[in-house]
Amino acid sequence: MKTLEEVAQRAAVSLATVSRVINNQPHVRPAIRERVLSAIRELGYVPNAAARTMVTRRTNIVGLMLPQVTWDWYGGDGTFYPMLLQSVSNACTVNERHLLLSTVPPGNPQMAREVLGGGHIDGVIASMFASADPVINLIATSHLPAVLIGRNPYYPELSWVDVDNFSSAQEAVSYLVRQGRRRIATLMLGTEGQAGVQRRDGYTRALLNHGLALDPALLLEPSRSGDDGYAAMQQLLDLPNRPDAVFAAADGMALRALDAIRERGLRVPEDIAVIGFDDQPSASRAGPPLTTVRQPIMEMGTQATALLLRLIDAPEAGPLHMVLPTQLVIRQSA
Amino acid sequence: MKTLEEVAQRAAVSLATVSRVINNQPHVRPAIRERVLSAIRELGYVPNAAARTMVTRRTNIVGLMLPQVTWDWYGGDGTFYPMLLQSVSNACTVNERHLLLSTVPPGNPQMAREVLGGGHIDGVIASMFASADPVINLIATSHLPAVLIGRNPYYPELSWVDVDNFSSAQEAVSYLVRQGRRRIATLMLGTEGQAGVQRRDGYTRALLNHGLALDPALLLEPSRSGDDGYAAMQQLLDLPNRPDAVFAAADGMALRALDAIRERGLRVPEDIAVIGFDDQPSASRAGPPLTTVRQPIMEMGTQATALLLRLIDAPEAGPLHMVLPTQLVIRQSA
DNA sequence: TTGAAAGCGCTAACAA
DNA sequence: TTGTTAGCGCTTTCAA
Repeated sequence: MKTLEEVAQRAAVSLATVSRVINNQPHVRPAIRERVLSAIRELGYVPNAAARTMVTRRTNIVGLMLPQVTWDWYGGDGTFYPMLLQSVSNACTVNERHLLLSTVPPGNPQMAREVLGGGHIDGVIASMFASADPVINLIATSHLPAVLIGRNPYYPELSWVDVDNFSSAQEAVSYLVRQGRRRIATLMLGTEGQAGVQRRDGYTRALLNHGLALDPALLLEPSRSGDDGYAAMQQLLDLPNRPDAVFAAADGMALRALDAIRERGLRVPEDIAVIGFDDQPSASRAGPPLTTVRQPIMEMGTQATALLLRLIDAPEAGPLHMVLPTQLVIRQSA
Repeated sequence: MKTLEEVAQRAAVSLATVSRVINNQPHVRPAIRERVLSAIRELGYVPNAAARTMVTRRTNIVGLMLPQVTWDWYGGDGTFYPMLLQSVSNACTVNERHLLLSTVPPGNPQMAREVLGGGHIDGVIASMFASADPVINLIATSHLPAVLIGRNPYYPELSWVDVDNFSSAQEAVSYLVRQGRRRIATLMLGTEGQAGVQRRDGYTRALLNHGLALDPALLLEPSRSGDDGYAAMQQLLDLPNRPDAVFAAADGMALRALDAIRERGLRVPEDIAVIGFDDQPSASRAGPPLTTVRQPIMEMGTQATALLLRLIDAPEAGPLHMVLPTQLVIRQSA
């Protein structure tokens, strides 16, 4: 690997001058600047990141912590993390930052601890299922600039980007009511995270608003992976008084519900209307195409990165919060 | 941030001793080791990565370069990169390495150049569409330990992990012939990469083996993104002498082909048999469930990481090559 | 406008 | 077994 010194020698100047040229600092005569630039080009010199970091305390690396990349997300596409990752990666490239990705295995935050404490990164973006995930605590105590995807009730000092899950769910369920539905079930997310809590509460609030009865038999919480949504829908269909609509808090569950309904020979939306959440790619190709709440996933990643870069430059400006709009995409399932 | 020196002070020993403890070196009295360990724990000390890297010339970071994470891969799931990423990430965690992810925008390899030249990483895994992608050249000239996903005809000095695309395609098409198909079309991948070339050649070889005619009208190359596979299938159906089987080199294309066939009121597999490639999650949920060639994507990521770690420890051991087995998964579309 | 030199936190060679 | 010390490659005063 080439060093500053070799460049300096070749250009017949001092280390300091080469450093100035590299960092686009003033006070270098144009002729000399040119000479240095040529030397750099000829040598194929690239500054050593570690050495730079030692003195500047900057890495130009953004950390991203996820439970995983791929996921059998409620039996659906599981495109949430890939899209988030893609958008954060894009934003990093645009802003000339590198991206250090940590998928944190449950119960083993050792690598995460090292990333957070070892000066690897200038700041971190994290998206975890549970509000109480130990990784969030590590982040909070690291005092690194940080932005969460999804608000967190336990760490008000942390910045976040989120959608309004409460209102979005409320809007979706209200839409069902306006379509004449009176017995509306919900397939819930786990409530370890705020998304699950707020979508459930939005559902409840919509029923309350319209004076509809709250039937606990109509609230089901399928497990996150696998085709549990299918079994849950069957359970709903087996009810003596089956629902005429379902609000599924994830597209995967909605798709599995569609399967279960179709198998019973029931029609969607005539017999049962179905609404999903996320608008994953497969939603529009479902039979029938799924009405769903679209989350601006890519935008969340982009904005999270933007907030983080602001925090890195001005930590005292935090905590920063941003709520991005969702959109009810009406197709044919409701 | 805490430093070695603070730990040394607190434990009342020298820097060297603390360093020895951290790096699990011998020649430290157990009692002293304990004292140092306590100091580390009490201080919450984590070694500074940049400082370590400066002297050891090791980063413990693996680079991964991809065109992107999400992709509308021939109108399909596009789970290839997310799965690859997941498996590499897992393997890194298991081997106590961090992962630096670079999605390289077409025509802008600047960040990649910096990663490769700046001492950011100990080695790199890359998966590009085109064998002649400039990034591959950057990698080859960086002299960093590197492993490609997919063999490369231009850089024999590079290590790779791959499947046998030629034989896999040949096997799939031979299966169609054994099922009595005589007029077999193929929806090809782009041929800028070896996967596309070899799947096409395997298709051709199977026809040759069975003495079947090669009809250029039966070779179509849909574009990588979007629903082009749908239009391609329509084109095949419009042929005066339409095919009785289709070998699609990507599941996405196969799925779109299924759509086009269904719309014409034709039956699969009775009228036209369809085979895909990849076995993406949606393949098994298609109507009818797709017969396809399963690629061990996660295994490729795992093995690529393993090879890379070997190369990092012993660069002269390379180039290393590994061919992983595929499997023809027979479902109902053929 | 340029250069000399200190020092970032750590490891490793060498001395004790 | 433990400690002292010389750098690793760079940026950043400070002096010239």
